[in-house]
Amino acid sequence: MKKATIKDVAREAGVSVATASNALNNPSIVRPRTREAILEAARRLSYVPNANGRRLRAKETRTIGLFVHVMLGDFYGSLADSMNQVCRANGYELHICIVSDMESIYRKLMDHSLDGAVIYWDDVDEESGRKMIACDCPLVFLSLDLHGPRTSCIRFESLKQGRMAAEYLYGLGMRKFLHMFGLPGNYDSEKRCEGFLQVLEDRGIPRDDVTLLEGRFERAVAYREMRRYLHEGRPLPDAVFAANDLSAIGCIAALNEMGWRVPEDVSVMGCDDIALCEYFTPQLTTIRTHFQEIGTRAAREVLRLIQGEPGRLLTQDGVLVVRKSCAISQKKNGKP
Amino acid sequence: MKKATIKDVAREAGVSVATASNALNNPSIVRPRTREAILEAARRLSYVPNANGRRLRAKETRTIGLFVHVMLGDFYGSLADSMNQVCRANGYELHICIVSDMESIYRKLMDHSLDGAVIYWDDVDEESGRKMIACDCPLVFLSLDLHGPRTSCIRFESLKQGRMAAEYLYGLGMRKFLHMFGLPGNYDSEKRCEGFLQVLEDRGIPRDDVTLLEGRFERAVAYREMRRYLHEGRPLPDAVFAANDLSAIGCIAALNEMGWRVPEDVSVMGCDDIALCEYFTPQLTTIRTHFQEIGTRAAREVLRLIQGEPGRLLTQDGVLVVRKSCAISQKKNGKP
DNA sequence: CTGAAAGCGCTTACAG
DNA sequence: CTGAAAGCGCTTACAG
Repeated sequence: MKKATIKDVAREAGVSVATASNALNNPSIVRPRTREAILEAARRLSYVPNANGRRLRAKETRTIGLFVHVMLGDFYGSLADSMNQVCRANGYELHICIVSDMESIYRKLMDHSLDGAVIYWDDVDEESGRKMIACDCPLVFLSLDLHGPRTSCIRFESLKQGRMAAEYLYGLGMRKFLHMFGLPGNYDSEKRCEGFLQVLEDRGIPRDDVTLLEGRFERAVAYREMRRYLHEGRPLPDAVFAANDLSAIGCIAALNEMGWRVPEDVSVMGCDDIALCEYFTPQLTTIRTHFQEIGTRAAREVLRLIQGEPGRLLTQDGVLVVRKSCAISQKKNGKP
Repeated sequence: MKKATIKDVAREAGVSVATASNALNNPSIVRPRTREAILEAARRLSYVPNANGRRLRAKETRTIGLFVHVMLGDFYGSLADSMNQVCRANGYELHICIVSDMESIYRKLMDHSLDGAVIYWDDVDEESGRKMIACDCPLVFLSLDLHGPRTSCIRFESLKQGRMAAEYLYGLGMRKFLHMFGLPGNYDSEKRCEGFLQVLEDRGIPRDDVTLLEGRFERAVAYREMRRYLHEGRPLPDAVFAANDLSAIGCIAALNEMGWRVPEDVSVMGCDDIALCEYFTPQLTTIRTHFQEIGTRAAREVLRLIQGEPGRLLTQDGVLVVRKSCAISQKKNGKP
């Protein structure tokens, strides 16, 4: 069966298309009796407006984009769900785009499909950043340092988070560290690492007593790296700080496999506070980055920019959540 | 700066819009020299076609929709990522829509935004199903029993999976069972439960020796239900079969909290085989449902329907993955 | 091989 | 309050 157009509705109701359109979008300006007749006709014909016609003419899509390179993982799922809630509540649709290159983002930003977008993307080079900002589509970058008149960014306080981790572990008496680094070039990775090292340096820990491995934020990679490290017979650290919870879990799996207990033999700490932390054994000590809130804030921020407000920089604080995966160092307690 | 339209490109290249359009979409029918001039003009003007104009006219969007009610969780993330891969590889975009009611799906199916869609939705009532099928937009339902001329469905073999779980646990010597049920009305929940009970009945297990709790596929709910059950002083089962891995993990958390060891005191088995199973302690015995493949198959199936092929029913097999969370029953070994 | 023209379905001034 | 008309940007027969 052919789908009804507004022309069909107008004919069915015996009015012009202009009036039909007004009855549907601007009900207050059409006489109640006429309006009812039109609405009734629309119902009878199962009329649903053609979104392409509407968008082409109205130059507005009431759609917000979310660009990510992958959807698997608590972080992305939360981000999408929370953004979606804010969008719906404000009469916008969320359009999630999983893309693998910046050119695709750029084209989508240019093709009039979106009124605004949130972009979560590692290492946007300067030229691409400029191009995207020049689209003059309201933009919110996550975890990146780009802003402009119609562009905001929201950053995790990753430097602080790294510092918090180091301070906590040092306070527990730890002196030999391993940091399961995230992804090179990733803003949060670099900052977490930088903050972590800063504090240890201030406390006088020799640089040789801090090992860096690259876990790429992935459980499997962290597991493999940790396993290789232990297999090489390198010294067991007092404490491990992983760039995210998933890689902390990978570390623990490798440690357990080699017969080490967490936290009795080694303390391990994550970052993010995904739901699993509480259910994992041992319950994971971590830094809660409130990543669920990022989606809410990001969506509100795009809406704000669409409203014409200027771009700005926002930050998202973290907080230490102490559970069971770190213990007071035996060494501090007097034992060797 | 104003975005260039095809008119601008045509003027810049000194040709008509028809020729400009052809150079862009149908390069072979325009003379190489002309084509080059047009492409060059498009480049100079940073021309990106207006998707709304194109879709309105061409009556084709090259976009496939995925409808889900939530994105958080390994299942949805995998589904989206794998569908996305297939879509991109075939020149389609994936448009993920997180929606909370079937009316939103229906409207989206009707508004000409999509060439086809995959719908993962619990308990679609008959009327809604009919309405959606009548949109005559190629549709693939996941985990549901709807099909038609342009509608396919892919189902997990959930009945078989429930049977496999029961057979395995019974074979281990288990005689008292607890099933952490999923979601009432959900096809897979009902079938897993049905299959599980079928086998136990065949083996002569009295119905009173099988407890059912409702975990709603959620870790937190399963944890709470299991905890309540144990707190009420009800008897510890020999084995727990949970409707998914997440709720199995919730069960284990509750059991551990009450001092019971898995698998020494109770065996626990999940379903799905999410990545975590391998890293969890104890490593989770489960039924691998190959849920990652569902996305790939679903995307291919929509593409097939768009090509004009008829709708059909597909199924996805499961396979037992034995890890560490189930052990041979002590009772079978002769101890009481 | 190229261009003039029609038209996809809609909204939006504007005239009455 | 209602309708005739223009036009958003594009593609697609069709004529030349």
